[in-house]
Parts: sequence; structure tokens; C-alpha cells
Amino acid sequence: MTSKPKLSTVADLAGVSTATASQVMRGTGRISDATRKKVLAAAQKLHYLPDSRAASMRSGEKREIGFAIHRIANPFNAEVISGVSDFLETEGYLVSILDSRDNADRQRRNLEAFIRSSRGGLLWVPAENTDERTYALLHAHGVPTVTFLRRPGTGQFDHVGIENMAAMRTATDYLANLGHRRIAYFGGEVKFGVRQERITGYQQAMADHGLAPAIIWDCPDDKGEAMAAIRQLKAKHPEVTAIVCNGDVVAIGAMLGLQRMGLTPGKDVSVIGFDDIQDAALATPSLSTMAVSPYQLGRRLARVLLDRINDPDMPPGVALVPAELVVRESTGPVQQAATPQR
Amino acid sequence: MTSKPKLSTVADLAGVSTATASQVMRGTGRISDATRKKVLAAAQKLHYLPDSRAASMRSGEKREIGFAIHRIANPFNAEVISGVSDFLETEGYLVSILDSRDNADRQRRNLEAFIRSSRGGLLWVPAENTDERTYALLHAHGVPTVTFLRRPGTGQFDHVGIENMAAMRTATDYLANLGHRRIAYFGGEVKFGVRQERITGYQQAMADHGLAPAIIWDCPDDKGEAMAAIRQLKAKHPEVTAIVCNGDVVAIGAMLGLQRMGLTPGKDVSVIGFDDIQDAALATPSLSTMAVSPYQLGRRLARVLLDRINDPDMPPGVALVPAELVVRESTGPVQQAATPQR
DNA sequence: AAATAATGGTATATCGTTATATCATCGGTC
DNA sequence: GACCGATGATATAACGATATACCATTATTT
Repeated sequence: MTSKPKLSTVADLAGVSTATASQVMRGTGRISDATRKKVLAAAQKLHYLPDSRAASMRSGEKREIGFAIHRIANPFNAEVISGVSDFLETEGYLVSILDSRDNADRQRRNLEAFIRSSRGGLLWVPAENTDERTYALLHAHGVPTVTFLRRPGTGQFDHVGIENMAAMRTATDYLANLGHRRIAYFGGEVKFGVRQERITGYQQAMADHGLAPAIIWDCPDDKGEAMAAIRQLKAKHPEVTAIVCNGDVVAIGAMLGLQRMGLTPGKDVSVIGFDDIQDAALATPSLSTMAVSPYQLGRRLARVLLDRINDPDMPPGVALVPAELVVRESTGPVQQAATPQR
Repeated sequence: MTSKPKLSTVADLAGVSTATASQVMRGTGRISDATRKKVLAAAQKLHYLPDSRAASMRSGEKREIGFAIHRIANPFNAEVISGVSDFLETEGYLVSILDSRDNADRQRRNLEAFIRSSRGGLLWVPAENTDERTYALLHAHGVPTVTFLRRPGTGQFDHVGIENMAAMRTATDYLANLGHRRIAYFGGEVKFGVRQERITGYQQAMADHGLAPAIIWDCPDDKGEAMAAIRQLKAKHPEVTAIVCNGDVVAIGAMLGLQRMGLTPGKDVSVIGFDDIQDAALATPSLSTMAVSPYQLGRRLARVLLDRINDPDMPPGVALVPAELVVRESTGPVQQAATPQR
């Protein structure tokens, strides 16, 4: 292992001052062609790269942004990350990802280390149970921040999200129009606004159609857990003929669980998901879902952050993108035999 | 947006010098209880966090490591990342992830930015087509580096990997003992040693059983692509009754493709995967596979990096962990009707 | 030829910390 | 009362880059 080359090493090798070497590296100032070549050759030879800690301290330039997310394992999120990186990399930024696994303590440690390292901006899906102190922390340090998916009540940051309420209203409406009367809401995490928004949309549609009571069933965002949970839901509420799900992952888990109970999704029970991950189209039966394009969402998110970085004083804004109903095989008209009619 | 608090802000508010404030923050030196409290109160009030760029420049302490990986979207990798983070976080490190999406250019940009930011160490799954210059770059900067899964030929870094050859030999052997004669190798990327090792294991087992010729079929590591590719494989080689796959993702894709062709995995065609991702057990039929524990692998990986950081001069080492055969429903004895016997 | 402008390069202060040396002050000792 | 060792705090020089001001040379103008 060699030791790290620095600017003075390059300058010495090229026989110039560090000031000159620095100007060559950055292509600024008035430097003759001859010395420029000498310096570049030396830099090449030593594999020299300027230390961005020192550079950013002096110049204030920060071309690195962080994406603090609750679960990188989720394929939807992975797609979002692709969109974000593609956009920001063309602008010369490095994107590094911090995974909180939805743990508020881990998130806090991550964000503190992030702030200490003084990077250019933050994209953030707040973890469950994020407390006020964490918001205050980011605010106190003036970090350009855009929240994503989950919107803190404080409203002090830019936000990019999904039109959850409208989407769930559409999904529920669609199922009701197919003749379903007992429609349950399945999956999701308790604490955050996203799920509340979706549930509200579901409830509004239920009310519109005069359907009561609403059935809401918790379940972590995991395929295996959903398989087990759907059994309990069906045991407690055998009359349910349709299920709107908080996400595709739990929806697919629910379909698997139903199949193991001898029920056919799309015939005996209709299931609709949210997100449109790759597996939704590949599942058997294929999953109807409320689709959003994670890749495009990622690009949008990146653009909002750049705008914020370039203009730190504009008031925070909110961008909501719509979700679109995609009908596949997992939903269908209500079966006569399944629900006893009165 | 407030502006970032610095040490001098804290010191002023507490009425002491920056030297004193610094010592309080780090708990070193001789400081009276009274001033300690004053400084801590000021720091608290301002949400002060020391700038790690300045701190690490002066002290040389770097408590941040990078994980440069080829695909975060892969659930196996996501589990590895969890293992890595859990281990390193207890040691006070921040883990940030760089996703190359197996693109050598993107990887180079990522690694250059990484080096410029002078962090403590690097975990690295080299992208396809990584060139010598990239290895030289890391070496020239003396970055403590551990490669993972894919091992560069140069052998200059520590490495943690899987016993690919032995595992594939086991898998192929198992299928041959079930009576299969035409066994194909399916999936994987072309360039890297991992796949070559696995193919070698497959070929050795084929030779041991006097089975020829070997059939090797390329396919990107994607479920949808695998569904399509398996059709072509079966069209070209209808006599194949068993398929060893380069990974669970393509194996599951292959099963889906076979099912759409009216074939039943485990009866008409046996399929065996590699990795044991969550979906392997949840698939229908459930997938037999060569299992490795990604979480444990991650912890191991982290430990090797810490050892390297603590002792930069020890010669590079290699750790290979075994994979274990897990038999589920996707494999079974060869069917009489399926292969014409001579 | 003297004044001015353009060119190519360097000295130096600075960014926000930490490590080291240094400096008062005070109580205790002989 | 002069000396000593603790004690508690500070002044200052790094770390590796960049921005600015500045200084020599040449080249150009009149």
C-alpha cells in the first residue's frame, strides 16, 4: 500500500508551486501550456486526486449528496435510487445511500454522521418514530433537504410524494364498482402519514358507496409476514371478497397466503396492490395495482433537490405525483356464492 | 434555514476558547466541571456537531466506510449490507453505499469521489469490466480495501467470497444422483470469476458422472429476462431435464417461464438455485438451492475490513464460506417419459 | 524610450478542527 | 517566603486544499 499523494507531492514532482498545481488541476488562472502538461503528467503518474475535505472546506463546493432511506431492500426504492443517481450524476454529484431499516436510532446516528461530513444535500424518507429533535437538527445545520414519500407534519422541507388519497379512492372505487361490498384494507406501517392518507382515500370511497364498516388490518411490509397475516384476516372476516393493499409486496404475500388456503385471487378474492414493482406483473395471477413510476419519481426528486441547493431561500414546496390504475388478473367481479346476499 | 454552527460559535456562547470547547466535546484534557457544563449546554442549544472533514484532516481519524456494490436491488446484497452495517455501527462507523449498477464508468466515478473524500475503508464488489487502472488507483491511495464475491486476478486485496466450485459440484452431483443426464447451466454474467468458478464445479461434476456435453446458457440476473431466456434454452435443448442456476433470481424466473410453457418444476424439469433469498422458500413450487447466509457473510466481511484497518501491513488474505444444499420442491427424480432412454 | 498592459507564476491567508506547548493561578511543603 | 506540583484554561501550528493579492517578466502602445 502506497501512501496517499497530495498536491505538494505533485507540485514537487512537476517543479512548480502548489498554487500553480492547484490551478492546473482546476483549469483556472493563467498557466502556460508547458507547465500545464508537466503538472498533469505528474498528477497522472501519482494517481493524484484532490482531497475533497480540504477542497470543500476552503471553497464551499460540495458535490456529494446523501439519500437516507428506510429500506433499500424494497425493490421500489431501489428503482427510485436509480432515477436519483442517473440524474444527479450527470450534474457531477456522488450519491451515497444510508439505510435506516426504519429504526429511528440508527437513522439519527446516520444523519448525525452525515451532517458532520458536510455534504451538499439530503434526500430523506424519514424512519418511523422520527422525533422533533431530528427535524430540528437538520434545520439548525441548514442542510438542503427534500423529504420523500413520508411527509413530516412540520412542513419545513421540500417534499415529493404520491397522491395517496386519490389513488386509494380510485382503487377502492374500482372494486366497489365490480360489485364488492366487503372490502378490507391490508398492510402497512402504523405511524406515518402515507398510510393514513391511503386509508382516508379508502374510507372515503367506502362511504361514497355506502359500505361499512371499514376493515383495517396491520401487517409489516414483508412477503412472508403478509402470508401469515392474511390467514388471520380471513379467519376473523370470512365475508371479505376484496382487499386493497398498502403495497405490492404485501399484496403478493397476501395472494400466496390465499392460494395456500385454496382460494384463487381474482376469482374468490380480489386483491389490488400499490407501486407496480416488477414482481406485480410476473406474479401468478398477475397483480392489479396502482402504478407509479419509481424511476421517474427518482428523477423528479433529484431535480427538486438541485433547485433547493441552487436557491436555498425559496419557501418549501410540495410535489405530488399521481398513481394510475393498472388492471391485471388479481381483480374481478364479485362471485355470487362468495358473499351471502341479503 | 439557520446556518451551520461551528466550534467557535459554541466557544463564544460558553465564554471560553475554542481549544477548551474542543476538549470538552471530546472528553479529553483537564477541564473543570463548571466549564464542562457551560460548554455542553451551549453545544446542545446550537445543535452543534463537529465538522468531520476538519476533524479527520487534523486527527487522521476516519470513521466512515464505503460499500461499493454492483446492484443494491438484489435482495441477497441488501441482506449482506444489513450484516455489514450492524457490525460496523457497533464500532462507531457510518456505512454508505455506492451503487455501480455493474457499470465500470459509473464505478470509476464513484470510487474517485470516494477516494477524494478520504474515508476509512472500502468494501467492494468490482463491477464487470473493471480495468487495471481502477485497481491501481485504490492501491496508490492506500485505501484499506476488501473485495467481496468477485475476486480480481491481481490478488492485492483481502477477499471474502463463497466456495463456488464446491457448491456447484454439490448441486450438480445431487441432480445426477437423482437420475438426470441432461443438465444445463443457466444464467449469470459473462466476465467474472464467480461464474467461471461455478461453471467449473458444474463441469467437474458432469465429467465425474460421465455426462456430456455441458450446456451453458447466458442470461442477465433478472427475473423477467430469465423467463424469456429459459424458453430459448428449452427450444434449443428439449432433452434437458435439470437446470442448475447461477442464482435464485434467474432460477425463479426460469420456473415461471417453465410454468408458462406448461411444465412443472420439480416434476418435468428440476431447477436448483443459488443464494437462498427469501423468495426461494416462498415460490411455488419452493426452490431447492445452495444456501449461504448473506447476513453472516456481511458480518464476516465487516470484520475482515476492521482487521485490515487496524493492521494495514499484514499480507492480504482470502476467506471462503461454504454453501449448503437445501432441498425443496423444485427438484426431484427424473421422469421416465421426459427423456428418451437409449 | 517611457508608460502601460498582458502573461505566467508564487506567497500567503483561510476553511474548522485537533494536538502540543505554554501560561497563569492556587494550595501545599519545607 | 521561596519553591513545587497540580489544576484549568489558552495560544498556536498543523491538516490539504483554494482564493486572493501580488510580483516578476515580456509584449504593446504612443
